[in-house]
Amino acid sequence: MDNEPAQTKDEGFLSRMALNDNKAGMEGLDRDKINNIIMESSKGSKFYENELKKDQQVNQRIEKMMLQKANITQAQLKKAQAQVEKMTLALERSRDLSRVIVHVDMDAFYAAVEMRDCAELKTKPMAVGSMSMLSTSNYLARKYGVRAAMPGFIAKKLCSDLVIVPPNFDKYRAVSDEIREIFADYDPHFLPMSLDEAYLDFTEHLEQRQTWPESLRTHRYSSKSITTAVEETPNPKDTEAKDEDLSPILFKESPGSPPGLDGSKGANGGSELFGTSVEEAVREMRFRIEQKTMLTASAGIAPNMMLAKVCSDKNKPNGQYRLPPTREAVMDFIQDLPVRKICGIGKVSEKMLNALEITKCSHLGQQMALLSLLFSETACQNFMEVSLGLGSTRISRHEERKSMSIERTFKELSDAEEQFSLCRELCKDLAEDMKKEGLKGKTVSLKLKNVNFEVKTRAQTLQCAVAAEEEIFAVAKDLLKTEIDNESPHPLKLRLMGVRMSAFVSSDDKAPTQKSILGFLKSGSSGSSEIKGEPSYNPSQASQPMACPSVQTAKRKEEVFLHSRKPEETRNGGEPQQSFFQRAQAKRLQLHVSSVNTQDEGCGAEARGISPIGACSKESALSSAALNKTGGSVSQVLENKRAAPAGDHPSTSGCEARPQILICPVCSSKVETTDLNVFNRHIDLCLNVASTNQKKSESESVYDEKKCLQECKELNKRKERSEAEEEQPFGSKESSRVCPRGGQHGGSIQKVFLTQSDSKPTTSQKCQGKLSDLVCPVCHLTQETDDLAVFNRHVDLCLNQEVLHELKGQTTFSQNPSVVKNSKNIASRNLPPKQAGKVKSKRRGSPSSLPSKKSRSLGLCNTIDKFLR
DNA sequence: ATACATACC
DNA sequence: TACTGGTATGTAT
Repeated sequence: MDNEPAQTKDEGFLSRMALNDNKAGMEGLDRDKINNIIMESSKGSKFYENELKKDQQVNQRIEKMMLQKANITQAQLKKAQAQVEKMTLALERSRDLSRVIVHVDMDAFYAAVEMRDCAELKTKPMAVGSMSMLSTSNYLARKYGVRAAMPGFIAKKLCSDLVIVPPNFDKYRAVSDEIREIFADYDPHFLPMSLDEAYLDFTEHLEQRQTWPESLRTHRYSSKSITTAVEETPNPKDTEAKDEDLSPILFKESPGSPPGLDGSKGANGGSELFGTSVEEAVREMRFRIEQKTMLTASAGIAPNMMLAKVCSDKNKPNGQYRLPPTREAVMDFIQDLPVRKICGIGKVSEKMLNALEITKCSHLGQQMALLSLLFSETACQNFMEVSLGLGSTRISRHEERKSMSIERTFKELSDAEEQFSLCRELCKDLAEDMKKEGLKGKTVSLKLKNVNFEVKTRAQTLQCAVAAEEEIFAVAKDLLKTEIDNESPHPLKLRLMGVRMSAFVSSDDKAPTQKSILGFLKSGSSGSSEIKGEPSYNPSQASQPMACPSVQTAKRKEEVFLHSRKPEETRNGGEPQQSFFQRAQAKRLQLHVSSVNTQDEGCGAEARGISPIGACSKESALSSAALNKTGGSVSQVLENKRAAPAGDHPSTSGCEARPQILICPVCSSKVETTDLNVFNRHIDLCLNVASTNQKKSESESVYDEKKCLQECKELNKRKERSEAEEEQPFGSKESSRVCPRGGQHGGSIQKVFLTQSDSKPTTSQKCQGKLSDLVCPVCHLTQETDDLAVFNRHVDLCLNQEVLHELKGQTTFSQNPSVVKNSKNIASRNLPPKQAGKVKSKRRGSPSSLPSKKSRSLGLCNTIDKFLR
């Protein structure tokens, strides 16, 4: 609301520590009093000291920036201004007001769920979390300044009556599934951002809706409607709550809210008719959410995601706001909007901008020339879009997760041995999670936070992707050891440790196996030649710069801009309007252009769900099943390694053209042979060496029990420069019998894919209920088992049936009809990678409709379809 | 490639 | 007593 620029250091620091009254439900509280309490509670703590330190760093950044600003000449500014104007024109021309984007957000989600399920809580200030940290508070608690991300013990000081309820993620997930089912009715491709939040593209729904009869727009009040629930509760206090409008269950209608909802209290068993307008459609969606879950949602309607997000906050709770799709309305809306309201501008960016006296979005537009001289290209691009009220007009899922991690906070831990065993624990849990998604990564990162809250990360990238506990631990342990050694003779005094895996081998790299399986079933021989001749494959793509993470992001920003002008000429770039940033970073822009080009091939149709249903993920499942039967990680490492270099399908996961070599999964060294028998003998040898070393080292040190693996890796480092060996193209017949002996050595290398043996739940809270709701990626039915072996058998069966069907000439994969009734499926199909990490069991086998933007995936789908014809 | 910082829920 | 955990991305080196 009130964003005074930081005048003194103290006030500046407040912006970091103090209450953030940006949130809904925080209006008109005694900010000073609250801030005093917060500061008093924090002062002197290690946390506070560290925050002070970080704040000073930010202040230095600002000082540096101000110095830069002082050195800017009028001439520079003028030139920049001209460029900005050009850029603005270009962006303006790209403005697309044709989409209807909706952002939905549940009101005080976790807290509301808990209140719904516990009458006692309905009248009390409460929060979900612990004494250490709160994740949400109800609106009653917000009156005291209690909010998300505030430690419980401070919240208690603000409000001694505060009831803190421990989180119940299973429950929230279940509710989330319910609301996602409703979302899917309005946009089957909706983008969930968290359990309680999603973006939807209503454009198509609204087109259809115009032709809908009233019957389709009529929705009944649920028998367990909110009013009923409140009235039925025996506790008389609940009636009070209702009267006071404070019941977070039945939020008072906000200004933007519909007529009707409120007036129909007594209409249990009745129904409500909704109109055909956007607002009516969104109102209807919120109505259905409320009837189904007894919880309320707020929504924002706007022509792009950035604006929709801001709009959903406008009439929170239990309200909605529509920003009309005209340039004028958008610019008006933006005018006085505090920059902090924009998603992506956090407290640091806000502070930096405030230092330049930029507090409102309109200031951004006015100061663009200055900003372009002080901030990075990416940041400027973003600022400029914000200042024009532009944002993404197409919602698309991020196709693949980029990292997976686990971290834990604990009381001071200084003993090295304990640190190592904790590290192993983390690696074990991470490996389990990786296994569930069939992931293998090349980069292992260790995160350490000491008792002074100082954070350190250390990373190492391996030659080939790993996934097993031992493999991860071998690296993490080393990283940890280095840090311990660096600190010695003092111990590391840790309060947090985390392990992260990244640089995953693309899931597409697993495709060749599946292809060859299908090919085998079809023709009785390798499918490689047919696949190689597949016309949809364009060999020139292989040499294009692939979408590195950074390039991909940059691409999104650039997309509107490039696309809107001359979509058919993106390759050429270099139009005058681009020159502004191009001059600054010509090289980077070129990357953008090619990446736009690459992406556009696969994106459009697929993102809207036109792609053949799940051919790609079916393949993943096939591969998993096959691996599950035939071998452990050895063969899977091989598959990945073999697949990547084949080059027939450029990998989007790596920018580098991967060499065609065979790499031993045990010692990670390159093996100079194309003969797989030779290669397998090498692996056997390595495994023997490994197990011998293991025995030896076990007596040497507790933490070196898997020293062998590490030794192998070090060996590999020395061998790194050994000559690369050309590999067979993927899909050659060997690939289906790669490493036939892998299984025999399962003792030293863990079976990678979905063994049930270690499915015991971990203590980590994110694992709650992780084994429920396994959904078969083939038939889409929820399997009522927690046993992954059982589940795997089911998937295998399904896959066999499916392949047989397809061979009979059914080119489209028809869903099992009974699937439709299974509510869990929609939700689980729609899980984005982020959520997938939280509901990991659901993601196994990557359900079919998860779109993959990659052109090569599409190519692959076509390939298989062709095959079967 | 690595380290660190920022941001979001 | 007590200030999270998971993921993505930007920036600097």
